[in-house]
Amino acid sequence: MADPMYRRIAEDLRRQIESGKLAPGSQLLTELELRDEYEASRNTVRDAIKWLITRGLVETRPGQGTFVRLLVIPFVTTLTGEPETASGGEGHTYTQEVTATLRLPESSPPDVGIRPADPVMASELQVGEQTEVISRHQQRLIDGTLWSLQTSYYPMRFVVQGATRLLQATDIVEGTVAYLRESLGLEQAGYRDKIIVRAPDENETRFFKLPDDGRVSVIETRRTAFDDSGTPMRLTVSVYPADRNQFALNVGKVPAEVMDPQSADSPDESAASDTTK
Amino acid sequence: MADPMYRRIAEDLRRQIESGKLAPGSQLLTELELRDEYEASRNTVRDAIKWLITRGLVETRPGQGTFVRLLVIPFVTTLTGEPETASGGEGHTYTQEVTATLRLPESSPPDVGIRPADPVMASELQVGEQTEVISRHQQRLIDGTLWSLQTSYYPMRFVVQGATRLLQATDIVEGTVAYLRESLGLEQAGYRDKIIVRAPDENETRFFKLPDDGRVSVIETRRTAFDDSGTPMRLTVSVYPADRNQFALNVGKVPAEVMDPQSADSPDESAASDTTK
DNA sequence: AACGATTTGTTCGTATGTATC
DNA sequence: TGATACATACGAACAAATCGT
Repeated sequence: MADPMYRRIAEDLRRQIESGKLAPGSQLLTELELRDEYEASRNTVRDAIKWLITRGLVETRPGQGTFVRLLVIPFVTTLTGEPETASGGEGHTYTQEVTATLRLPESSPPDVGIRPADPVMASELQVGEQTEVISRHQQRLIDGTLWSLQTSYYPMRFVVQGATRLLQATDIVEGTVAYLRESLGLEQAGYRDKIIVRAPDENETRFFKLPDDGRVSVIETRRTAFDDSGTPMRLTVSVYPADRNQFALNVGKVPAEVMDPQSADSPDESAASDTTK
Repeated sequence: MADPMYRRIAEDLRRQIESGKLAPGSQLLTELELRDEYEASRNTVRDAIKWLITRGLVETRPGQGTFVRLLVIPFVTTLTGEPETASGGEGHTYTQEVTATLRLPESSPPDVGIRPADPVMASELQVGEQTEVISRHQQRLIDGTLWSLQTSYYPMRFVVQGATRLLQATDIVEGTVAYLRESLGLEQAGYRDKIIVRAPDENETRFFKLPDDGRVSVIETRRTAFDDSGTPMRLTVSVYPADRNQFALNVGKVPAEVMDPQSADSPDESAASDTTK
């Protein structure tokens, strides 16, 4: 009896949801009905619902009601190329991976521009802060919903050296890695990724249609690509909503992944967390 | 005047925090004082504070007050070994990496047991569900605070074949990768990592002392290691609180990382999110 | 197109509980 | 122990969104 009332109501509803008694997509009783059901005040019921919202179990729609959230099938992005393959070649893996999972990918036309380097860009590309760099921005959708935002930055010197298509707002179908090799003889020798989980900013919240309470975080990957001399030649910053994306990477000799539509997501309650057994 | 009052109060406080007018660690006015300050009710002020809490900007301490949160220096885990090195050898990289960044690492003694395989374990280790597997669980601390929980699972056949130390609750100092090579002649040829961001469960919330509102998510990595024949030999599930961990990976030929104590964390507001320029 | 019914969202006031110093 | 500060809970009123008539 230690737990506060709103908590007990929330736990009770959570049990009903996780047991399947309340199916995904189904509507909960209204706040007034729950008030009678639990003999609490409407505000207390609302506190319980807020608790469920923060945990991603339900969502409210003004004027309609409260609903059990549908679960989404996460999309997996593989961060490494084929292990035994020569380095590089991660250009057009996106559509490959997506179509392989029978889903419909789209990319917006690139949004190209020149902008001064912020601290992250300057540090990764090893240029001075405020130095102008080329930026190429794209949005990626799967099955019609927004999946990621991606911006690549290149040093300005590439354009001077002849890679003029970097500044054109058209897709470089063969991939910029191949384009830079053909146009400048620049070989991508490897890359370093940094993976960061953080709260979405306002743009991202709007763009991905995330709940505006900052509950869903985004995953930001920063890929710095290097040429053979170890000079950074590209920085690609990608932002993925954490509720519909997963990542994978292969190191060394790894067998092909077996397709199983499981081990996917939330009702996990397993694995490494058995601290208090 | 479109925004609700609690929102306007929250935004105002957010501005003060982000501009540095309210320094990290400093105390906000009390709810009663803020009520007078903004000429709202205490409940409305509390709604504003809740909004700031879910965004990780402030924290409340019962009996004390509301405080601007301190930012923590994230710890970076590199998921790949040295690129040009032969595969394998990721055994004791943990202490290496931590000490390299001048921080104090600790590992709890392993918590060893036998347990039936859950769906994830069964799928990754390619054993039947409910089959018994060996589990070795460890906690990792840095500078005295909890950084990660880790559990490795091995098929039972390894013990029968002679790797009996897997079942002893003592540290295998040379690393289990080396131990399995020495005792069974088993060579780890590669591994596959899956990276998932999800809400913490109750154990994890307690253990990492996370705010109990599920705002901070955890990063779960599942590493499946394979021998030369492509047979899975180990599954390691690690759970990291997302607010103090980052990940990195190197592919191909990559220069040594330059040490710069920047480009770290939250007040980012940069990069790929320029959707609405 | 307008209206009313329903449902969630916001705001207020108030009282009492619990944690900290 | 008392004072202070946040936490929980109740009741009430009106606003805003949605849907069917």
